[in-house]
Amino acid sequence: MTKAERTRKKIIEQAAELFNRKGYAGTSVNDIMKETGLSKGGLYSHFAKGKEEIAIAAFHHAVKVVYDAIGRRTHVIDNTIDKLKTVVFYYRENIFTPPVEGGCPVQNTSVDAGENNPAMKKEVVAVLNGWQERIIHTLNKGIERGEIRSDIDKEEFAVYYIGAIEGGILMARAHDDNKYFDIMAKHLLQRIEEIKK
Amino acid sequence: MTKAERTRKKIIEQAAELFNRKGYAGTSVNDIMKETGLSKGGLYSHFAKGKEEIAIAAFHHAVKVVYDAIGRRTHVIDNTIDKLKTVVFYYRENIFTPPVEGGCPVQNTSVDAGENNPAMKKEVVAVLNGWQERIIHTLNKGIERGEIRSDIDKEEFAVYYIGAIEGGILMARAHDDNKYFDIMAKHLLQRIEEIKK
Amino acid sequence: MTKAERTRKKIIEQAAELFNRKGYAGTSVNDIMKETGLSKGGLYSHFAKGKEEIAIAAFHHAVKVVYDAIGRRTHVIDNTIDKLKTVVFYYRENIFTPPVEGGCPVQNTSVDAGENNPAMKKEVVAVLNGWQERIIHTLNKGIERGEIRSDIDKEEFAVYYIGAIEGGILMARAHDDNKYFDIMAKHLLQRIEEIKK
Amino acid sequence: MTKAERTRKKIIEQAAELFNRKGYAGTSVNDIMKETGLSKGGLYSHFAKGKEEIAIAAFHHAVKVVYDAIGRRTHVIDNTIDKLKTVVFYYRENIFTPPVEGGCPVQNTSVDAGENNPAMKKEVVAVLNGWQERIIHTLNKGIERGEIRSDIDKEEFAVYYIGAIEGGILMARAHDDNKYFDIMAKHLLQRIEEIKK
DNA sequence: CATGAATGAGCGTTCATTCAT
DNA sequence: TATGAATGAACGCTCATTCAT
Repeated sequence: MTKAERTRKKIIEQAAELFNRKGYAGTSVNDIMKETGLSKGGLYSHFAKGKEEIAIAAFHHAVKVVYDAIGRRTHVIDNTIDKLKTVVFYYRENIFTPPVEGGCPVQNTSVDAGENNPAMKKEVVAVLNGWQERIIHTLNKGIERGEIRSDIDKEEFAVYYIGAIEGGILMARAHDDNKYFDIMAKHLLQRIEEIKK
Repeated sequence: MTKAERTRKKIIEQAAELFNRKGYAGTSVNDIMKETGLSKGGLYSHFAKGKEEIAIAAFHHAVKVVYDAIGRRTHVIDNTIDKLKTVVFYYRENIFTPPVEGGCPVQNTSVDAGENNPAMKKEVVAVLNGWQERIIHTLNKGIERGEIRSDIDKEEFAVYYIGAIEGGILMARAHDDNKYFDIMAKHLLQRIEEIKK
Repeated sequence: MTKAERTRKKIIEQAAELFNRKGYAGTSVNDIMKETGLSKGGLYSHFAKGKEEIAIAAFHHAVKVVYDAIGRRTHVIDNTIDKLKTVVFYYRENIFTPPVEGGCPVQNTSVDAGENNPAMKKEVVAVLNGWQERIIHTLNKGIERGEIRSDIDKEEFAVYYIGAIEGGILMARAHDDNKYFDIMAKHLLQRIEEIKK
Repeated sequence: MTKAERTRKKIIEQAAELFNRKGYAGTSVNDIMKETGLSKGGLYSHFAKGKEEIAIAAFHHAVKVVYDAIGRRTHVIDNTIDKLKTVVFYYRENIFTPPVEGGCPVQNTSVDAGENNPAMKKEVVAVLNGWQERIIHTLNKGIERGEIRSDIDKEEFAVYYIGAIEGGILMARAHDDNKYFDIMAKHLLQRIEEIKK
């Protein structure tokens, strides 16, 4: 990794937390400067298009960090049902200690972008679709392995899976209390049991 | 209603939509000026504490608007189960035509306030608690009326109810597609059936 | 005194302290409103020309308050030398407890008006001239009474008298320490002794 | 001197005159912009803390300018008595042509800061103390050189010296007439004569 | 007389961005 | 690449003043 790449990476990492905590409008280029220790020019020589470019890169980084953190937990799990449950457990344990401070980047960015930042919203949708496909892929593998019933509506399951987790995160973080996530998780775990072969 | 009250109401109504669409940091006092047609000073003569005071009043207004819209749909429903379902139907029908443009004020404000705006977050929690209590109240009435099983965990039901709706809104609005809400709704309606006596 | 006159007087009294403490630019019409409890319209119905008109009236009032306070101390003094000394004593005792909070209105307004507010400066000069004439008048009476030497330069004495006092006030209030005034006073009292017959 | 240092110096120099003429509250950042030709952001990139930081730097500069101007006059004077007199002559000659337009920065800032701006007042007191110490230092050297009586109260002399000058400036500038300073000067010069050995 | 809603210019400050060095 | 001086628009807010009531 060249020095430039390392600097760029550092910017992205630190900006990711800022944007995730404070939102797009609430995070200033100056905040990023202070956090990274770089100068105006330094920042702009890495991200010529400015704040929005950093924000998009930061979002992708944040998503990847979460993805990797979950991956480290699930890749040692063999059974598909357990894999699906483990992700729920992971969220339950990390609602207030997420790998990127500020909560779920998808949720935050989705709400933050709203109708104002279509570019960002596209990225969010892409990530959500990727997550969904990954769940469907997992289900397919589970079906192949005979661990999952083959008659289920996979897309429907995936959407419920994501929606229940995001709803749970929203509730728990709003209340600053994990029990709200637990309730969403309980129903989701039940639903996971239902698709077991 | 005095002229001052009318002006104040107009500010709140129009600010409510702005804040709900663009968030706190993304909405400027200038935006509110343009929307209301008032001057800077005019705004501040009604809200001496400035932007945050407007935002809090606007949030409460937005919540009330949603509350009233739902109330108009549910108050003609007699049966408790139907009442609970009707709210879900209402959301399903109005995901993209909410009474306050921008989506669910609770969701938006909760995510927007995050850890940065504790004053606002308190308001959000209070509204969420109020919603929860209202559901529990409905359940209690349903139990009295013999329409709802008396052995259910009412708080748990209420939290799931809200979480599923909010998760559904999040998903549907992110994807710009109602089918995502429908999936969350399907599970929620099933859960409602389960508590039927 | 009519109600209008009483209100006008109250405005002037309270504004006098504000202007004397915070200066012309540093005192806002809102400050005066808060202090008097009056509304915008109330203020402007008494002082149609606004802030500057209030400031001029307030300055004259402040000067009169000081004049009266000193008068109450000196009118019981018979001997001219004692009269002149008593004023010095009065200042020494009241450097930090002046009848109008903020110090000497002449000094404050003179410096504050500077070259920016010629209208106000004219008022200051008139007051200074009045003070000077009053001292000269006192000296003349003292000469008549055979208490003061008749060969003195009365104007010169008066100017030194005022200058020493103002210089003393400036030093003492800057340092928040009366000893600085005492030193100026010591020289002035010596000078007063010199003109004794 | 780097470009930044040059710009900073220019801001300070031009702001010094503005603050000295119009006071702290009476000088706007916009005034400084116009005077310096810089933009808002430009100003703030040199003085991140804003107006107050500029004002303090400007005050110190103004004091230094006066100090230097006096120094240029006095450093060629050998005899201590003459040195002390020369400063008085300098003031007499420059009451209306001071090195920083607006008069004596110590006097102006002291009155302007009053009780409202304690930070600024501290600076004023420090300068006054410095001036006093410098006079005492001069007296000590004069005593060593056998030009000054060794039994004088040096602090007392210094305070009277400064107080008489400041009182004189106040009077002369209020009246727009040098004769008022002359009278104060006459007494001060007499006092200087008294400490001659 | 008095109210207080309203104006619009101005306040000090921060913004995202540019560019000579 | 990286610096940081500089821009100028925009930020939230306060100002002195006006005027319909």
